[in-house]
Amino acid sequence: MASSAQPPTIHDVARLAKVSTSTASRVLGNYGRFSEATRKRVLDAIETLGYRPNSVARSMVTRRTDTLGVVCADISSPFFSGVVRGITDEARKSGYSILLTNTDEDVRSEREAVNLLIDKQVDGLIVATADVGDVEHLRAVRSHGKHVVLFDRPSSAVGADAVTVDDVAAMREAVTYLLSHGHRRIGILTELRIEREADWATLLRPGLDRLRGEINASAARLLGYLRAHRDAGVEVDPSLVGRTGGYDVEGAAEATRRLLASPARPTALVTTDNMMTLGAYQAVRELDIEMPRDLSFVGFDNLDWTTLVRPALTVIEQPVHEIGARAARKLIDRLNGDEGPPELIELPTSFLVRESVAAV
Amino acid sequence: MASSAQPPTIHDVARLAKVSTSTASRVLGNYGRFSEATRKRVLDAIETLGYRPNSVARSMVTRRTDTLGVVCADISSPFFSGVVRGITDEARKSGYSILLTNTDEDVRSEREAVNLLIDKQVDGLIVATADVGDVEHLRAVRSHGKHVVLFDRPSSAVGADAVTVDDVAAMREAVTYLLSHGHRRIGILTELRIEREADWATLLRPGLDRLRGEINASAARLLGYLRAHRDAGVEVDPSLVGRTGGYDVEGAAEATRRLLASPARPTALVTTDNMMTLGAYQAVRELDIEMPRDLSFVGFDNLDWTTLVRPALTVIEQPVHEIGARAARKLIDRLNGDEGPPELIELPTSFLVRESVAAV
DNA sequence: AGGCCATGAGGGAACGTTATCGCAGCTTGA
DNA sequence: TCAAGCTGCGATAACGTTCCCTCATGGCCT
Repeated sequence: MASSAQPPTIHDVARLAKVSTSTASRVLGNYGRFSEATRKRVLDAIETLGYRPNSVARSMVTRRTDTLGVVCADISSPFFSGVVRGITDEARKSGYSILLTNTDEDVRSEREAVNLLIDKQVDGLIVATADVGDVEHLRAVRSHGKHVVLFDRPSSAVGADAVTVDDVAAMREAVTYLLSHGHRRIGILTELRIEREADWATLLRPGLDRLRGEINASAARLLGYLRAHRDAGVEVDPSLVGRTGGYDVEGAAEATRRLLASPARPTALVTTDNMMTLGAYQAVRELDIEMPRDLSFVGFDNLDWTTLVRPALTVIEQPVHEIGARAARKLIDRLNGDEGPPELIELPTSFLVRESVAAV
Repeated sequence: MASSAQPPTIHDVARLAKVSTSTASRVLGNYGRFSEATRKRVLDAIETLGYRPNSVARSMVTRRTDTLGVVCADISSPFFSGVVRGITDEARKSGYSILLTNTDEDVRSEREAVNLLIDKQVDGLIVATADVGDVEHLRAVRSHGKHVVLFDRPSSAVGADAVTVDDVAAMREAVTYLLSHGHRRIGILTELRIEREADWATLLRPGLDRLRGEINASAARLLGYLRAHRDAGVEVDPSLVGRTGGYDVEGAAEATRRLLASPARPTALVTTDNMMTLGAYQAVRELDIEMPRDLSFVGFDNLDWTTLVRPALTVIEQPVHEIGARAARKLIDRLNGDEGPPELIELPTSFLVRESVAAV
């Protein structure tokens, strides 16, 4: 085992086929001219040597690696793993591989990851940036001519394509649904990690409209929540906004407990992503609140357990796999010369009505 | 945007610093000799040019890519995404990146994936092989001196390290628990995709012992089930083995329905992985069977929803993240020259008793 | 004062490809 | 019969690194 013989190179092939490396390369790449006879000789040599071209060497000269860099927060989350699956499926169709990195929503890790991927000469980047307001590193990548596609968190500052769902509309629909069921105190669980967004009340100020692409997905979802209230003419009690420090389940559970312990506790709860959904639901479970009688619940992301619990959860579904597939597709199109201004691809969400919402 | 200027090379750095590329390379790599003055000049040049070494070119000469290839069935499954997270975490610590591929449990895809990764010159491979009996391609990789670490499905035929859990013991413990609660008709949900394993009764034959490393994880788990019965002197009714064609949730649900529709239906159900757990639980839910009164249930994998449903599910937990981390660690150790025969790392499982099992 | 050695730095080959260019030798047509 | 074109192939220069070797310089010891 572990025979130390180096694998055959194209020179070995050429020697065996009694041609020059140029000729061998030509039949391999199927370009230029060569006779049928030499083609066969080269192919035979390849066969008998078990020759496989060295992609690294090839990349040196072609200046492409046929590899896409993916930067996500945490591959073990159902959202990201679903998206990444979509990315790999689409990428593979076009002969691209995936180099994967996690950031845990940390901008510094993200910068490191991006640098690493660029150093490895990936042909393009697909990234869910940790902070749409801190994207200088992504702008830099773009300005060097590398293509970037964002997902989940579009940021117009990057000047890159992005694929997301219409977060505002999705959440607005859900909250409107809740409001139409008579709920007036609707709690929302959201992670506003970014300091400048923590003061979410200011989101209300600038028209509540037109600031897409400047805020993170969770802030956009909160915005949808606010707009639904505004549309219905219902005042929002700031204490109903359960803000968690970071993207973690325990934080969401904790915030939910606080929300539900308040004297004027909400009659309905809505969450802004899969972590929040899980944490919030856990907390509700612990408290032994009967759902939907004593509390209505709308989750974010159609996680597979949401149909398993009783009552089954009404949720906002994102087309997870498709988000990834479309992002990869767009990136590859760009690599193939697709020009034009950055495109914002907004995929539709589905509001799946199940059993966790009741009229108050 | 998209300035077409090529990024600076080490030659540019050398020119600006007024040294030779050799010298520039030396300070970059911090080897050989150079004066403090030139060190500073080179570093300054790097700084002002924003030079970043091209990993591809470096790989050409160093013959390493600092990249590990990962071959799994489906990154979107909670098991694999958890393992891959463990892999990336550990790999990153040592400066390795991850090239990710999915096989959907298809041996042909697996071969393609392995070839691709080898062509891309990954330093080593971490793979959950689709079929422990069809591993010629992995043997070949090993025999060319590339290191491979298997996970979830060890196969002694590969001659590679492997990290798994003790599937037999894990399942034996669970089933013994069920038996001790008086259950005599315990259904098991398992995917025996591989034809030669479909005739599982033959697993009983060869001693029921000593064939670790020759069978897939699910077969090993079935084996644990059989051994527990043998230990307790309880005969196994072959009709209690719910075999699904492939690794899919719907197949598991279907098999569960069949099992539960039988006149002499099982009083307990045990599953062999997360897909089976989900599918089986779905079917049980649909049938509105009261758990654990009318049916006891032991799931495989501590999925986060298993504590959310009522009753909470008693499960066999695998240390998912650690499986990945240990696999990566072992591979990196090998790359660092760790010699010795292939090691089989068996991580402990935990049997988490919750509320889904009752005495009959 | 002369020889030696340590120090610092440059030259250049190599890694395995791709692809441009030029050049024989042959065919073709006027 | 000879120019022109075409066909098939080889030489060779990249691509951006690393690192081995060689060499000049200067200081120190005897």
